[in-house]
Amino acid sequence: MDRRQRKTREAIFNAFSEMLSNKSYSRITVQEIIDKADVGRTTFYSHFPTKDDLLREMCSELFEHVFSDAPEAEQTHDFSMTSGSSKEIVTHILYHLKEHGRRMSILLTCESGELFQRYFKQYFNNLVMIHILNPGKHKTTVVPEDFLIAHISASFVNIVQWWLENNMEQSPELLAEYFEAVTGPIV
Amino acid sequence: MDRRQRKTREAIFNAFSEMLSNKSYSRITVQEIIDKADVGRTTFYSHFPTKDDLLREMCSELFEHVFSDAPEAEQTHDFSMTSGSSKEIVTHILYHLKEHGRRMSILLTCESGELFQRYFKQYFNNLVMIHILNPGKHKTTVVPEDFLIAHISASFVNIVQWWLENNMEQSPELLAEYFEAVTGPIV
DNA sequence: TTCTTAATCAAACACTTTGTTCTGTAAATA
DNA sequence: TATTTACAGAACAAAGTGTTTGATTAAGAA
Repeated sequence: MDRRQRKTREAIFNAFSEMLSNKSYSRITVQEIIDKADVGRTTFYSHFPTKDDLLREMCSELFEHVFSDAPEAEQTHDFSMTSGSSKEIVTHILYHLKEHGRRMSILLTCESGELFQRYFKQYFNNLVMIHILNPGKHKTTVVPEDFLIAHISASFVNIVQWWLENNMEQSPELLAEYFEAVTGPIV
Repeated sequence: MDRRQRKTREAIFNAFSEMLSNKSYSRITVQEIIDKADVGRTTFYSHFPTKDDLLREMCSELFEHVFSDAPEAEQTHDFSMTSGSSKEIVTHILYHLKEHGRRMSILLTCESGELFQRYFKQYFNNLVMIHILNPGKHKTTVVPEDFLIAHISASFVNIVQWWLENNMEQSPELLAEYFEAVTGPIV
């Protein structure tokens, strides 16, 4: 990728995420973004066809960092999941979230963050299926499995939102305990 | 309220909610709304200063119907909440939701429905505090109470969304059981 | 270094959307 | 009936969108 492209891309990302903390997504105009990022109008549209694409790509890039080196099931010693190891994974992700705290915070709490939340749940769904839910274990449960997955993902997004609203005062370990406290009895 | 006002208001509500099933909120223009509702431009703006106000007022009106005659704590015989009575309340609300299914479905699943979801949780938070959470009972729990309330509300919204995505095939009673299954062990 | 490619910029463009303001008309209520 | 009050229609400025043009300028390869 061309150095100029990277530079432009980053400038737009920075300008955009900064603006999201002050203004709602829908009220931010392309004009304002290119003014703050100091790039030409043509340049912006050559990078991102629409404003939605800009948000989408910014989310993707962020998630790749957050979920990238989450411990894989193959790498753990025991194949049968214990609550301890799924807690580890949650803690791990929460640490990554804290690293990218500012931008995450902006995206998760900003008005019109529903697109972001959708992507977030989507990414987390895989982890829930692989790591947290023990496949085959819950066949006999009263609730359908797809509902259970959706419930746990939504609970995770919710806990992160609550965390961000409290300025991330609690430690990732404590958060993971909260998460286990409300989802543990189910899985 | 003037008969003409009511008529105009309803016409706009109907046009708007119909359009939300086809188009995303952000892409719907005032021009399209007034064309479909067949009202003048001036009229629209005299009713709703912005498009956001339109959505907000439509939500409020809907919620008042859904949450209106939910059984009050004062009307129940026992003041100490049992899981049975909270289940009753949930079932009751779900029945109301099913009545208004079409419009609820549109609002909860449409893109840019985050405002709606926020209002929904807001309304439900009160019920959680009064009916579902037994005040004083959870002081010793490991999780903070405000987190618990947020978690339960989010779980309820989530269950309703899942329900709508499945075309409301399940009965309200079964849904209430699911809800109890995932939140019951906590409260 | 030099050459070639590709990204950027500035300006202007047609177009859509927004929200306001005007005046005349029709319907509600007292 | 008389008097409010809501509505319609049209025109309006202001702002935003997405595209086109041609000229610069920087990057990467020879």
